[in-house]
Amino acid sequence: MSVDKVQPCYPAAVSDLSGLPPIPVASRRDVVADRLREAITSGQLLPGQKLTEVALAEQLGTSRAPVREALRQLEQEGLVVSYPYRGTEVLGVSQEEIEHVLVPIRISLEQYAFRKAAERLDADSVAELESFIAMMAAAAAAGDDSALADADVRFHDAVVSLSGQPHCLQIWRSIQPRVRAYFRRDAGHYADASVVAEQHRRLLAALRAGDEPELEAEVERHIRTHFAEPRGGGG
Amino acid sequence: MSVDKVQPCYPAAVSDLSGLPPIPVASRRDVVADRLREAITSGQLLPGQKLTEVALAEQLGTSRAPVREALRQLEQEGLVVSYPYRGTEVLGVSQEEIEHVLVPIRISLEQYAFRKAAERLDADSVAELESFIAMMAAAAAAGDDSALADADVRFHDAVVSLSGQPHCLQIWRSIQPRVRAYFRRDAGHYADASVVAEQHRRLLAALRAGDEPELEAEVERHIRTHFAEPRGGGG
DNA sequence: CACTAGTCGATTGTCGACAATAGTCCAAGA
DNA sequence: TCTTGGACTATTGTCGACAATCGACTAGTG
Repeated sequence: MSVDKVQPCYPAAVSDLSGLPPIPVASRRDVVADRLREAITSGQLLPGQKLTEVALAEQLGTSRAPVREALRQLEQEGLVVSYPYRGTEVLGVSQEEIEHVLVPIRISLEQYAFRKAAERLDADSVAELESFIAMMAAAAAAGDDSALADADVRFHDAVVSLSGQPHCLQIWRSIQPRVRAYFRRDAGHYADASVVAEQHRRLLAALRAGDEPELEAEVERHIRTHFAEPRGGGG
Repeated sequence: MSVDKVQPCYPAAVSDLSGLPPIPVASRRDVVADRLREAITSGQLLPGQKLTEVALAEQLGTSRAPVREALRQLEQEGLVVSYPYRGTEVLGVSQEEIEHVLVPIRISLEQYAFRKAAERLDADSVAELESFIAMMAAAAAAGDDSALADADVRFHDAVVSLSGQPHCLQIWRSIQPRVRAYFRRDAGHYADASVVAEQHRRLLAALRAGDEPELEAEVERHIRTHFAEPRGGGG
């Protein structure tokens, strides 16, 4: 009985994720989650890719404990799925679920969040949102789609945070990465990067005006323009 | 410096959860999660209640590892919230978030899930759903609101599972416990327990008929009757 | 040749101990 | 008296080792 010819039970696993600075102790769970999320939303890890805890732990220079917690976090965000005693793999999203599940939920959540945020908007928040819009403009000018998507996400995240509704925020944060992962898988993330900043200026204007029907309409229009076609945007 | 008079840094923590049979090894995470979820949705643990890992581990007769994982799971379901190095507490839901966030999402999810489930419905599934309806009738006759709510949840869970849409199911399962926890906090869970089984018979009939507009209307009507008033049902 | 039971390797699940952190209390000094 | 700095405690975060489980492979049996 030759040991050499024995095939491994499970396929190869895990592309290389190392090569970044070492992770400081005591915040490893979050850093691991961030790196894995980035690897998935950027397309470095594709759906079906097997992830094993030991391999990830070695590549990231930690023990299995933070990796396990990070995988649980990503499972919550719908980016991976794990089977007891058998491992974890990257989960894809179908175009149909994007269209019929995730985008409608995002619209519903953000309509409510924008309404609540409008009630609590203050000068500091406006300044923060304007800074994200400036980032978008800069990223679009530089042709940096990744930075553009980051600023896009941070703008929406800031608004939902501002709404002060904990469940709304928690659910939004579990929905958004899936949408981003889906659209990032295609090459060009934004059909027209130059208009993104302007669209968000309109959103901010509607937020400041505070007219509820108009605000809701603007939010829905914004999200639908982003996600109507198979290739929209990341945030 | 007397040690006796030193006050604990954090308030007392954790009502008693023990008193059930010991947990078999190798599925502890899930059992712990189930017990905690039950304690929260039944109102045994109230919002603001502090939960510490060691106390829970001792009461449930395990180590901290499964407790940690269970708490992460409950955090995903929005039942608890945890702060780094400071602990975990039971999270409440406002009536406003129930009305504007959770119920709309449930309607959207279930409308889609019922449509997809109608396409895949077979004899076995129908039999399973009918068995849940029988449980509802029996529970209502026995005046057992808890069993009624269980059967209610299992009916809907079975339909969403049958839809075969992984993200839809995952999100539904993270939404549903919050709704149940909210409504269970009041005394009477169902305004009129006797009609629940009949309502689900109508849902199943619509599912079998498979007419999409009528099915969607029935689903929305069903959920709204349940959750329109501050005291509706659990599933 | 099909079938069943047993073995083996890969992987996750669990445990106990230690490290790191945040908030509290107290004492010393202005 | 008010402030400020330093211990102290409760708690979570991380680690390495071991146990349990699953699927695949193998050998034996009809």
